[in-house]
Amino acid sequence: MVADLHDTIHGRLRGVNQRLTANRKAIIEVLSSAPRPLTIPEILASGRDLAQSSVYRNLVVLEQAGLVHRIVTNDEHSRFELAEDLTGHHHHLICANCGMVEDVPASAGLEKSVHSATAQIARSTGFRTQHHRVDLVGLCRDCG
Amino acid sequence: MVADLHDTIHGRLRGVNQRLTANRKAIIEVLSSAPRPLTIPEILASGRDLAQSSVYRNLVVLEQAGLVHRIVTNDEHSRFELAEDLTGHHHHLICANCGMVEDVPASAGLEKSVHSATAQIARSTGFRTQHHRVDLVGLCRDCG
DNA sequence: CTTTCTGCAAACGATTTGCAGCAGC
DNA sequence: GCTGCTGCAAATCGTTTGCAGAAAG
Repeated sequence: MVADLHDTIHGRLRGVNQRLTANRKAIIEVLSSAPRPLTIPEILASGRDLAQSSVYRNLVVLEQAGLVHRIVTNDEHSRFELAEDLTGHHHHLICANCGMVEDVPASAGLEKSVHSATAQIARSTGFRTQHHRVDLVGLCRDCG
Repeated sequence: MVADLHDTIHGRLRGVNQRLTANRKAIIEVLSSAPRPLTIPEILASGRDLAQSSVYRNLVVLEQAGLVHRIVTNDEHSRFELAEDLTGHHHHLICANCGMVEDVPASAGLEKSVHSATAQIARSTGFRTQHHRVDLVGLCRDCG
């Protein structure tokens, strides 16, 4: 984990009056070294000897601190990844067969279209968009 | 409920070897008369005297038949709506504060961008997209 | 030193399931 | 009439919570 990431984490936790603990560091490290969002069983299986309840509690805290983002799919477990401002904006490929979730970078053209659609919706409905989510659902290479 | 919708429902249920029952008709009617995806408590509260377990079971069947689509949010309950080929393609506005979900029609420009991004991803990753989901998360008029 | 976090185990609550009787076709 | 659906109540399982001791600041 690079130093400035460490500082960012510490700062954001302080921002919501939370401490930087060994467990929280460990969770962030596990997430930051994964190429895709992880479920809680996957985090528990990462060999860091974390208690299940602590992982659940800490993910709530990290989410409130804006460090971690929760992705809910039709799968049995929620998935977690580092917040986009730490990793870069991306979208998700979701396999309808095996539940796999993979990150893909957002293309500039698509982003532009989404933003103009967002602006249009704000005008017509008063909805104030904070962020968006684009998921492509289909079959991954293994299941296709 | 119009006649051809009724026939479509009957046909798709037959397609997965399922019967068209009074409960299933009732659920479809409730969903088709709502302007937004409904939770199971909302469906149960619709005054049609449905048993909770039957609603859960039938929504699974209707989803497999391709008649109903399940939306999972961070909210405590899943939400259900009629399949898009019965209602028209649309996206969702999700209120980060109160959990409300509202339908918005998909703009042509945005769709075009999503499709070209999809094609690009198929070429580079082998992922075969079946459909996509665009959610705008922010504050609804009431919570903003 | 004080406050917050941790781990354990028990509680919670949305969803699923077993079973006996009823309904679609 | 046979097969599959329904409703009830009990079971399941991901997630949350109470509590006493350990760690952050």
